[in-house]
Amino acid sequence: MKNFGFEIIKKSYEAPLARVGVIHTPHGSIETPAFIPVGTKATVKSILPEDFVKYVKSDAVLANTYHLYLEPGSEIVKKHGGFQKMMNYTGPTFTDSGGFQVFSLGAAMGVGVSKIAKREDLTNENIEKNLETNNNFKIPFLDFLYPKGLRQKSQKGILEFFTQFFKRDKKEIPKSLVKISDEGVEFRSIIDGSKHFFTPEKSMEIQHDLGGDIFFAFDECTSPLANKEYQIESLNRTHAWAKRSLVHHQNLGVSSATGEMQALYAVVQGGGFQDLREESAKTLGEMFVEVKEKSASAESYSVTRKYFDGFGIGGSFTKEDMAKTVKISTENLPEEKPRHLLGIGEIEDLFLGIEYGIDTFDCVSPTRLARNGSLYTKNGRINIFNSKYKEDFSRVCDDPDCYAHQYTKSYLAHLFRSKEMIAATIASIHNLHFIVHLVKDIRKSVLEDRFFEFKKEVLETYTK
RNA sequence: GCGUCGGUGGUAGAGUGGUCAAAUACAACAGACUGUAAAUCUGUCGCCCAUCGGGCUACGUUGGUUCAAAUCCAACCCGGCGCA
Repeated sequence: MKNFGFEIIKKSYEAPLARVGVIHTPHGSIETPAFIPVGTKATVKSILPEDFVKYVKSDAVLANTYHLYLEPGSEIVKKHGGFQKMMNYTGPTFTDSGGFQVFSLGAAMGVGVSKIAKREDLTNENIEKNLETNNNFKIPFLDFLYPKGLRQKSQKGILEFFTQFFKRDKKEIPKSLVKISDEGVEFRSIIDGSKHFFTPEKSMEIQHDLGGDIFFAFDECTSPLANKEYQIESLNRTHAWAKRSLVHHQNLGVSSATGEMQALYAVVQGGGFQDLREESAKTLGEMFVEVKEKSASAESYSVTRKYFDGFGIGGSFTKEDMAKTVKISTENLPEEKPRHLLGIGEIEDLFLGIEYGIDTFDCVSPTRLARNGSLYTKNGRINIFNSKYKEDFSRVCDDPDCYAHQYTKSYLAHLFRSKEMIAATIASIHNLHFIVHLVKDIRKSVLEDRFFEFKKEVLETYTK
C-alpha cells in the first residue's frame, strides 16, 4: 500500500514561489499543478464516470462531505468502500469538509453574495447589514419551509414560498440555514430542512467514511462582507477546529471505508486581511499533534509529531485581493507540503495561483458554466445560446483531442435550445478538458521555464 | 341558411367600462455564474425619444354609445360546434 507523499520536481526560476511536483496517493499520482474537477455528490454532473476518465483525463476528482452525508448518507458510501468505488473511479480523490457550506448556506444565502466579492459590494452599509445576519441566525419554523414536493422546485420557487409563508404569519424571513458556534455548525438540510450538527470531529468521521485520499479539516468559510473583528473571531475558531480535526483524524486512523491512510489538509483563512492570512498560514503550518506509537520491538512507545499533510487556502476575497492573499499564505506555509486553492478556477486565477505556489485547484466553474451554456475558448468565454451560433458550423473545440471537437457549435446550440440533456454533457466535457489541459500546459511551461511567456500568450487572446 | 360560442401581443392564454401597452407561461434577445441550495438565476421583450419619464399606434373590421372602450351596442368578416 502506497502512502501519501509530495515531491517537488522543479522550482521555477522565473516565479520564486511556483513549482512543479507530484502528489502520491494510494490510488495513484497527481502531477502538479493540477486542476481537480468537482463531483460534489460523487458524480461530475452530466458526465458518465467512464467518460470522465476517458475524455477529461484529470488526475483526480473532488466530492463534498455535506452533500454525501445528506444523501445517500456516509454509511452507505462507506459500505461501497468509499465514494471512489461507488462511482467506479480508480484515481485519487479529495473530499471537501463542508466548511464551504457554512458560507454558502449561511452568510451567502439569499443575499446574492458569491465567493468572489466585487469591490463595490464592500460598502459599509453592506458590511453592517451582513453583521446583523451573519451570525446567530434565527430560523423560525423552518420545517414548514420544506414540505413534501417542494424539493424539486427551483430556487426562485423556494424563495417565493419562504417569503409568502413568513409574510402570512408575520414571522421573520430566515436569513440562513446555518447556525455557527465554537462547538460546531448547525446545518439545515437543503433537501428536507432537517437539522444536522457538524463538528470538526463529525466532519472527520464522515470523511473517513467517504474515503477520499485527501480531505480537509472543518473550517469556516467567511463572507467577503465580514469585517475584521468577525474574521478574527472566525479565524480563531477555524484554527481550533483544525486542531480538533487533526486530533480526531489521528484517533480514527485509516479510512473506515478503504482501510487506507488518508491525507489531511488544514484550511488557511483570514479573508482579505493580510496579517490574518500570515498568522493563519504560520499557525496551521506549525500545528501538530503528538501520537504515541508502539515501537516495533517491544512495549516501549515513541512519540511522534503528526502535522497536516498539506494545506488548503480557502475563504473569499475580492478579485483584487486574491494575488496578495494567496501569496502571503503560501509564503508562510511549509514549502515541502502541497497547497490546494479551494474553489478557484477562472483562467487568470489559475495562472495567478500557480505563480504564487499553488499545487492543486478545484472549482465548479467549468461544469456549472457548461450546464448554463458558457464555453471556454482560447478567445474567451462564449455563450452558446447567442443567436449567432445557430448557424456557426465551426467546431465546439479546436483541439482534436477534445471530445467536443467532433461537433459543430450549431449542433451544440441546437441541443441547448431544445434542452437536450446531452448538451450539458458535451459542454461539461469540453470545459473540463479545456481547464484541465490548460493547467497541464502551464505545468509544462514551468518545467520549461517559459511560464510568463505562456501566461502572456494565453491571456492576450483570452480576454475575459 | 338558422342558432350558438368565440376572434387579445411571436405562440398559448388571462382580462369583460377607467388603476391596461394589457396577468401568466412559453418562445425570442442579452447578461450572470469561482471548495455546486444551480440542467440555475437576472434583465429586456408594440413603436419612437428617454435617467425618472414622455409621445404614438394597438385586443378581427367598420361605425356607434360614453368624459372614458380590449371590455357596452350594431353591422360586417373569419373560425368552432349544433340543427337543417
